Amino acid sequence: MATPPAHGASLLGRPPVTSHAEIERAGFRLFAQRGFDGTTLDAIAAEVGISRRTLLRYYDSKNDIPWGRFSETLDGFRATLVATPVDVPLHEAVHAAVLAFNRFDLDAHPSHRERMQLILTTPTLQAHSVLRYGEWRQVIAEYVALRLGLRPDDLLPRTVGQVSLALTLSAYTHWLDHPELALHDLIDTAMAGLRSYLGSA
Amino acid sequence: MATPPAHGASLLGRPPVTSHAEIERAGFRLFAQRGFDGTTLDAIAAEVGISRRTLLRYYDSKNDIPWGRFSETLDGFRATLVATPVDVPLHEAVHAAVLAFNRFDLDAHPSHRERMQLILTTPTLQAHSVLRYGEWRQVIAEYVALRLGLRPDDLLPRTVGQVSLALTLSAYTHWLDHPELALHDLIDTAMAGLRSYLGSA
DNA sequence: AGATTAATGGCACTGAGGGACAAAAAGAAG
DNA sequence: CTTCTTTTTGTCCCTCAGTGCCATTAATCT
Repeated sequence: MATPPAHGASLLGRPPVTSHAEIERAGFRLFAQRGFDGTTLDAIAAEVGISRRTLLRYYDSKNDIPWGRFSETLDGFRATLVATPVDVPLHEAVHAAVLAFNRFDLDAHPSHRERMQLILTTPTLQAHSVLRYGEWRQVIAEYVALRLGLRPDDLLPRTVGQVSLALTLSAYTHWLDHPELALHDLIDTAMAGLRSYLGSA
Repeated sequence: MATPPAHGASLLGRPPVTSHAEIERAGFRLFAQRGFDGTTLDAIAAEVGISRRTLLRYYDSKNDIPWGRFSETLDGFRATLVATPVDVPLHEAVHAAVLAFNRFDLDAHPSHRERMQLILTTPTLQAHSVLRYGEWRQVIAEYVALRLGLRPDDLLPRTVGQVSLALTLSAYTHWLDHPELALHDLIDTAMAGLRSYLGSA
């Protein structure tokens, strides 16, 4: 198996010599110095003190390093949604969950800004991020489908997923340009802007 | 310069031995047979009858081949927008231009479905496409900024660009799953769905 | 001590992409 | 008709990402 460290699961076999967190720290250190594209896998491996082959068992690709353990944080996102009382209107439930998700990320990682800065300004990473965004959109689409009695691949659930991501991304982009503003306020503002844009009939 | 064929511009120097269109046809022929990831640049070059190095002078990367001359079609998109009378409400102007842009694409290339199928279902291409979508969003953001007296990198113009793309992409995805439906109807339906989603307060 | 399990690291390979430079193929100038 | 200029092409060579294979290492379990 290509399965890397089981992460504390099994106590059997040779113990891992490093961790995702350590690799991430080393990566960001180098990215800050030489930029993302200017940093080779060999350089990161050397910084951590492991071989390139091992590095690629912790992360499937160089592009995955800045994203960290994103897939795992989606579990919390899902939990927030399903825990929402059903009498909360759908669009409010989704909006609140989106806010909560990003507030959590912010609190959990003080370096979240650097991470998003790197992801949103490096073309290579912008491109690769679509795959991650896809998982995020899927969570929303599944919840919308559940609430409306539709399937996740129907038009409306997918549209809500896409639009929620659109709002979040424009808020993030603006947030990077304006460090003094609060991300959750910007998500609200983006939503309000969309409403007024659509409502100006 | 890495500038490939000037495409009929100058009659000086050695004439190009091939064209973007020819490469594109050869590419799609092979992609259909072996899939996108299963097709090497060497194979495409051989199919066209040129060297790999020359192929990479026509297209910056393998990922760019399915997109064809997309950047050029954006000029028409821009033209449609600026030609819109200013008394047309902004959201209608943008919506109409989005419809016109996609209707044009459809008419111009009967193989547009195959192209979009490839782009939207191949992970490698999904990722790379973000860069193209970025140019498209920028066109909308610039127009919205123009109409509202804002800058293209302000929050609302960017949000409208992001959301317009979101609607178009969910319509496209649904269109691929349901060949019997018309793309422009789906864009309308996605928009209507968003309005009802947001309006269910 | 020996067997089992799981991680590591070395090696070799494919494939994308780019830099440098000479050769080819056209028109223009003498 | 030859020479110069311009532009494209092809060859060679290099770097880097990513994968498969396999021996090695370091732990636990019996």
